[in-house]
Amino acid sequence: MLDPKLLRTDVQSLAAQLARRNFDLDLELLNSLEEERRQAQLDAQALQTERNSRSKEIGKAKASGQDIAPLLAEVDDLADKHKAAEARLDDVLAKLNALAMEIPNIPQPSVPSGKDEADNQEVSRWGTPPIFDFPVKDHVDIGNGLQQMDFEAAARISRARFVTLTGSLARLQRALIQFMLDVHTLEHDYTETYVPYLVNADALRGTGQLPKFAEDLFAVDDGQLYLIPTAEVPVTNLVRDSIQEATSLPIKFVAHTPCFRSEAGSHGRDVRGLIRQHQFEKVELVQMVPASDSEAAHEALTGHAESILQRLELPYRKMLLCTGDMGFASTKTYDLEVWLPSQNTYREISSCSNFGDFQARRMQARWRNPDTGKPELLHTLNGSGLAVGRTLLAILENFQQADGSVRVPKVLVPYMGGVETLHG
RNA sequence: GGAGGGUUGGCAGAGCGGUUGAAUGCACCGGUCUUGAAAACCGGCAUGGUUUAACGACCAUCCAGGGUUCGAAUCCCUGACCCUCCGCCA
Repeated sequence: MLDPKLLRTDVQSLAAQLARRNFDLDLELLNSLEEERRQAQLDAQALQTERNSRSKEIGKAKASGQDIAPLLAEVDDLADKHKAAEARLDDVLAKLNALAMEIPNIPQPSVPSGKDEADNQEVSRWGTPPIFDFPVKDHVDIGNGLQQMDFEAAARISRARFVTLTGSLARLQRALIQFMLDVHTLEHDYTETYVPYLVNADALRGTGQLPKFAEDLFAVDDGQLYLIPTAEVPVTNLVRDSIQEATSLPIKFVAHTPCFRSEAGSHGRDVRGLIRQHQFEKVELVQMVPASDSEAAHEALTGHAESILQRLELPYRKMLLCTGDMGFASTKTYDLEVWLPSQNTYREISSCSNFGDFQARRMQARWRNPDTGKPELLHTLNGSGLAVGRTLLAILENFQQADGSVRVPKVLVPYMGGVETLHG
């Protein structure tokens, strides 16, 4: 959520910046609520002051043995008035808060204005899409050929948008997870974490999934808990309600978790294959840094994700998302898109975002600035490093061979017990 | 599932319903002393908000939400979380 001060003072420029991401800030509503809030707060405070001083007088009078009955008569209706004023204030604050929670983050100046993904800017490309001298199969056909990937079996066990992997494909997925965690912990200095896969609503509000995006989540236990849609939620919330020492920054966490998404609203999209599943594995990078470091950290974190693609020899391009395609809580997002031969195009495999202080404000995640001695909000960032299901898919398609077998990327061979090729 | 105990500032830990935003200790910051350090001594040290040009003034916060009261950290109710014992269990 945004700094409430912005909502009070600089609404015009705020509205202009939010208009860039096609968000229509209701200035009229905001201003009238704000005026109402100010008045209600002043009233409530004045009554509070009076009550406090009157009560103190009564206390003193009683202590010195005076008759307090007349004093009590004077304050007879004060409590009722105060309660009414408080109720009015609470009501306005609740409305303002509800409004504030639905306002997205402000895009950084370097983010291009745009409507949807068509307006995203390509920043760079790495690798060359492979050329095949045989008919290219998609990963579903390759998996079927290997007899190690079964969507029908998964649907019988669960429902559509689930998969089962067996044998060397299941192992390849595990190898990818190990490999990614090893690179990020050993070379990029992230701390490995293990976190809950079921989280409460506060945690989801902290990272911005709630209140706006409840329909994308799977709820459990009468809505008391939710399956995580990404490790971002539990990992970022590790610093909730805390004040970090400057010496412990930057905080860099990496976690492998399954992710669960209801995919409400994407019926009919990517129905075939691994691209869009209700359950998938992901290795997630999360950083918490001082405000002054977050832009550099964003570039570095994106580089860490890119490094995985490069080591796996997967061609990709790096996209700077336009204002219209960015997530709710983000100030700036790079998407990494991997080459998929079967679709003859690039598809998202990682999304790396800088959230500024937006999530930290909701979580009350702070650090103590030694220069001022005061707590300041952290900046939070995260990125997939990488989405494992989609990485598996990309390997199958980019490394497929004419006989239906699949070559294992060199860096993964040690993680596959020396196996260099997957056969049926 | 059953029975008990608990939740107070960065930490530990006091707190008869009335000037307690909260004793005390530790930690931390500044100073005195010292060649330097330690010790000792002195002082400072929560967060958020309203208002103000500023100094300041005021308000809120002792797990959360209700209630009683002129007045609640303190009394009552509900909930969350933590701990102990019993039962069950990977």
